[in-house]
Amino acid sequence: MERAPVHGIEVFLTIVQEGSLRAAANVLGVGAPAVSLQLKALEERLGVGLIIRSTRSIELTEAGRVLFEAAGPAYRDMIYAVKKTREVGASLNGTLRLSLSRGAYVAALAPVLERFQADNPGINLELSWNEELVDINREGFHAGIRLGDVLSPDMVAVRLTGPLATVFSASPGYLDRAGRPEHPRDLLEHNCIRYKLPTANRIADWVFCEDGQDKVIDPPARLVFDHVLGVIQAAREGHGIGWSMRATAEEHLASGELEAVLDPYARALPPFYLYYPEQNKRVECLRLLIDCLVTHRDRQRRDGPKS
Amino acid sequence: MERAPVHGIEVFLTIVQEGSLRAAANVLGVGAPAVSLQLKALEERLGVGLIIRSTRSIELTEAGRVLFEAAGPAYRDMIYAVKKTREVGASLNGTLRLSLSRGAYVAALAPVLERFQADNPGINLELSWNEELVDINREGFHAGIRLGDVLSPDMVAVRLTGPLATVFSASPGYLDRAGRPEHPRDLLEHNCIRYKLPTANRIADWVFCEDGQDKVIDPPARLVFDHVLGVIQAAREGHGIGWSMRATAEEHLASGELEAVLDPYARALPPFYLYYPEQNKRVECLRLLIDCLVTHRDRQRRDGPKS
DNA sequence: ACATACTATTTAGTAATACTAAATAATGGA
DNA sequence: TCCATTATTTAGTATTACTAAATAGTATGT
Repeated sequence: MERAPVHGIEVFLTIVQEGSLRAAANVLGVGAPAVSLQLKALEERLGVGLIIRSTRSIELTEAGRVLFEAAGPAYRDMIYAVKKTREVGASLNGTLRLSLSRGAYVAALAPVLERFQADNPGINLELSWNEELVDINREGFHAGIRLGDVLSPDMVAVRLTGPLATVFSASPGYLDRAGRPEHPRDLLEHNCIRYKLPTANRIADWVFCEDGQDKVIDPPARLVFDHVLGVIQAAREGHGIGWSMRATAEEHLASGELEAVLDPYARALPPFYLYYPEQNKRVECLRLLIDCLVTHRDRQRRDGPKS
Repeated sequence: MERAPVHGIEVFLTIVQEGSLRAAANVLGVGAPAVSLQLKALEERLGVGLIIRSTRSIELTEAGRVLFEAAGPAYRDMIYAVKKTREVGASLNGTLRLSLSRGAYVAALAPVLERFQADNPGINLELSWNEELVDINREGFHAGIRLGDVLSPDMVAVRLTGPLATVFSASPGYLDRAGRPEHPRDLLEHNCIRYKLPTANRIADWVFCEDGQDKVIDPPARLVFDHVLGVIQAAREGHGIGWSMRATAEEHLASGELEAVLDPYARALPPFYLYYPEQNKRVECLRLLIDCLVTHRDRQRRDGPKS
């Protein structure tokens, strides 16, 4: 790298400001010879003398004056830039931008939101609620929350929940009409309301669990949504059987609008994870959020797992 | 010096501008690992990630964007400052400011002035014509020309002339009236026109030479000037005997207005020197002037010493 | 999907640089 | 003149920067 052009200018500026090499050495926290040698090296690199020094005083040469007047303000600007950059990482104040799906919000973030906001009055949360898997960095997000099966391997991932229970469900009216499936293969004879991944642009596999093995089934996609709430909605309206996270359907199961079927075969989905690029690991706001989420996750497990 | 805060920023900025570590390495003239390590070290120092890098592309984190936007312009300013500073030393154009006495001008500079100006059309000369010995650097001069006996030891000195012949002289009318001294001690009985050093604020010794020895004499200072031309003027007007450089009085000696006395005792003064602070030794304009002056000095000696 | 071609990183070793302590030199003031 | 202070030189040491070689990761084309 052959010595950056600006190398040593800090020493020069400090000498001028302090008025002597010794004072500059004290300010910089080094011995006097270090300053002397650095200054000499700088003059050597620039090919011109900068400071006329006697043991009792210093004076700038013409070149020294030019450098001091031009580089001084620029150097201060750089110091300021560095300071601001540090603050991005160190600040306990600021805005944390997250990208997360509705399900992720409900299952992972919502339970701790109130406490987090109360504990961290300086941190604003900016939540982008979308189902697509976005490039969180390019879009200006600090982190995202997604299901574990869609994570990039180059992201740091923090598990936020246990595995997520799922449910096959339909309205009682539909089931009365079309019959209640006893085994997943019966689904092939049913109206199945499928979910299409918005980004991958393909219909999500239906996976069930039998004898401890995951098995894929592909019932006819008579009705497809790219949003989970659409699936639930259609199921409630009696259009067929949907497969969703249990938490998402829970309220309708409780009210009797939906009825669960095939429960022994309902496979758990991988947990939600918060993920972020390695380079954001020192953003203090993010660390605080993660602490909060993980604390909640661990308390959940102790008090009794929900999902 | 514990690593200047701005250290490594050049590497960071280059990476961002070039779009990859490898390209930055090429630009900086180092291997790829060097860049990688420097970037990592910078992130470590700032306590925050700056660039998210995969093998095919890079992206800035929020902190990286802050740093790039704030430090980029400041860094360019510093580069510019360094460039301007270099030019002070390297430029063959510009203004050279000299402090010199009238005698120095006549004896040392004037003979080469025309040639120097012709050879160096880019260099402007700014001459401060004063008898006082000024602090050339504090006053913004690059160099000065003075007699050898008043030089500070911390300046680089370049001899420009041989020893300077002096002359005791008076008007023929005065000498007819007061008599022609045969030996310096006769001066004690004469009106002597003395010279007072403007800076030192003391009357200059009269020194003569006898048997190879310098001897000081202190005739009554009936009439004192702080400018050599005053001494000459008064001598021409018949007010007494003056002591001056022979070159300064030459034209009046030739015209018969002045008549030399005590020539065997007239001591030569030390030569004129150009002097400048060590730190200006690389100012290219000054080197050119010195070359020109020294060339002339040596040609003078070969062709026949004048003084 | 697989190989290919690039790019980044790690590691270990080496070259270069920065710094210190101690001695020396220089300077302004009592 | 000496004293107090400051700068510089020198020699040695510690730190840092860099490279080469090996490894790992990723987008592109086939």
